Amino acid sequence: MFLQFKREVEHILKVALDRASYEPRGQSLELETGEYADITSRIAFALAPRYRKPPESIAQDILLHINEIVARAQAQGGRRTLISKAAAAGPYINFYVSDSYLDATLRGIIGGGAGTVKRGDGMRVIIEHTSANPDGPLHIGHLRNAIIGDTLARVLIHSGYRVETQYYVNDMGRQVGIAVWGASRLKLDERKKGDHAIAEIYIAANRLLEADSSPSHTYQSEVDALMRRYEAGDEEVVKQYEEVVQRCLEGIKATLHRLNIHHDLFVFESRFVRSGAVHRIIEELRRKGCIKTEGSALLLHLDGIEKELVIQRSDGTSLYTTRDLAYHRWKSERCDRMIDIFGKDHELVSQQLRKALLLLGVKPPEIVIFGFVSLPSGSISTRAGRYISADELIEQIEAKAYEEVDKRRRDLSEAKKREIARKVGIGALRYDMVKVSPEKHIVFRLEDALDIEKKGAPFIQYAHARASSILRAARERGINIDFGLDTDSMETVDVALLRDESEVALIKKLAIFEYVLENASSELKLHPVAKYARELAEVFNIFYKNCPVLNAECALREARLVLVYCAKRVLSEVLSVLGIESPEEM
RNA sequence: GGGCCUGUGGCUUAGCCAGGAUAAAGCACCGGCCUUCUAAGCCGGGGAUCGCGGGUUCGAAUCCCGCCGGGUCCGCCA
Repeated sequence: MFLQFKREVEHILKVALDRASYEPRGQSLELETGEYADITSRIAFALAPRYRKPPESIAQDILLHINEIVARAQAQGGRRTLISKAAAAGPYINFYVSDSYLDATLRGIIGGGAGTVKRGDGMRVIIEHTSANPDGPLHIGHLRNAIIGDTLARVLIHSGYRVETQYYVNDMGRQVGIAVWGASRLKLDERKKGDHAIAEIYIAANRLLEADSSPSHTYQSEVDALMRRYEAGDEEVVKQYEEVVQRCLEGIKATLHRLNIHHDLFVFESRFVRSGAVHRIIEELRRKGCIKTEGSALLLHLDGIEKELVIQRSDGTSLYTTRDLAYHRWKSERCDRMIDIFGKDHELVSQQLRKALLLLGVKPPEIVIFGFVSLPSGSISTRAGRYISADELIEQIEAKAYEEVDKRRRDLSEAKKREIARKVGIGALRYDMVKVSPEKHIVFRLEDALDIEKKGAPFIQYAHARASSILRAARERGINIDFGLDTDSMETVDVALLRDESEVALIKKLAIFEYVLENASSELKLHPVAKYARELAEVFNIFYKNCPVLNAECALREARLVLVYCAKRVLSEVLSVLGIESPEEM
């Protein structure tokens, strides 16, 4: 309901400015939400220098007209205004919501859901995320990528976009080449989860390569040969590769599945080489005259970037960046918006990618860059075996969550406790990853992650469990609470009874969910969503403390049950946007 | 050396792009609240020269310049 209120404020403000003969240059009405009012406009500040008047007096001028418009709208009754009043506080013009705003918020949630913004309007988006090399298990760095990407996908789906998530599989890189080479001469541990088994071989293979002191670098050339044969499509080698890559990917998929993350499509980069797409890109660039040769290698000069970008090796084989160009062109033909999630180390590469795509006449992707995740002992390295695998982390965090559940709920069955621990543990992990700005560099401390944060996901899930428990108890007493299924039952409920301070605060918080989502989908920022979820839980907990539901007298009890129902619904909706499950009890 | 990111209470952060009402939260710390729907909760308290120095402005955590600290990238790797 907030977006409608905001539109109304914008409209009235524009009319009032016009009548007061002020012209807001540019379109900004300087609206903001804050602690002082439901919406505040700072337009008077912006107008002051131009009209050579103190902002306070400008605010008064505008306010006069606003009051007139609001009063007329209120008198007309019919379609009631969502604004109750406007007031000036010095230079600020404050707008406050009306009772019908509060009531309409609840009816809106019962009728259709709180956060269904139609902004996306069916536009197709492809989000590429995770895309870890299939040479070992995911570690916490990949996790940040995967969780940001998946959450972004959920935000956009909720905002009305048609989203496809893709995992770009780098099956032609040296890393995978080394893993495949390793698999051909070392014994693979069949009992281990696929990704961990491959990592073992990958690490061992790297050791062999490092230790190879033969003057001809025998091992190195074996790997090179393998890579050339793969690029050429040598059947036997392709089979070898497939075995290694698939085994690893199965393990990775299993890990992602535990985090409620899935990809719609896995795209192998090798397809772009074999289909000739990479070749066509190179030819196109050559025709455009942007290519330089150095020996038999091909280099591409990009404006503003000093270094030339190598797009083909001297031996004629392709490089990551070139394959990525082909991949992005392919993607761009299949969607309206392309979003990539990259770590900071890919920043330069992504700029090169962007410029090269523009050269080819392809619309470049929107790129979300996230900062590094390092360990207290230093940076993560799969090759050196210096990483905390995602599996290990999930295992530990679930065990820790189990301890917490067990401490509080001795009464529950073992299976129930396990289930709650899983939801709480995964929730804590996901919340942790999206609650800070992506560009922030984070040092991952396992102890901190295990110290399940009080005001993180479990806090929000707890509020949901409390709401659920009230509704459960109501149902047990034979009270009808299926407001959503049975909208008629709403007719008899007087939601106007909900005017306690903490009730109003809760309703207002419910109303801005759509606004939070809209911002998230346009800015591609997630931490405000995490913050909103926490605040919603907070106002619910205050309501819970101050307003007894089941013991309230009849009509008020009905109204409060509606509010609890709505709160539970939005809590579970925002948690689902964050990819976090909503336990019925905990 | 050059590019990009970052520096806000003891710790972790929000606010910075589009400058404005007493700098906002969480953790930790101190004190209070379970005879009413789960205390993973609620209420209260202390604690910040917003890295440093200049500048622009009626007004700067926010914009500009310089410096300092931390990170990262600059491969015929991905």
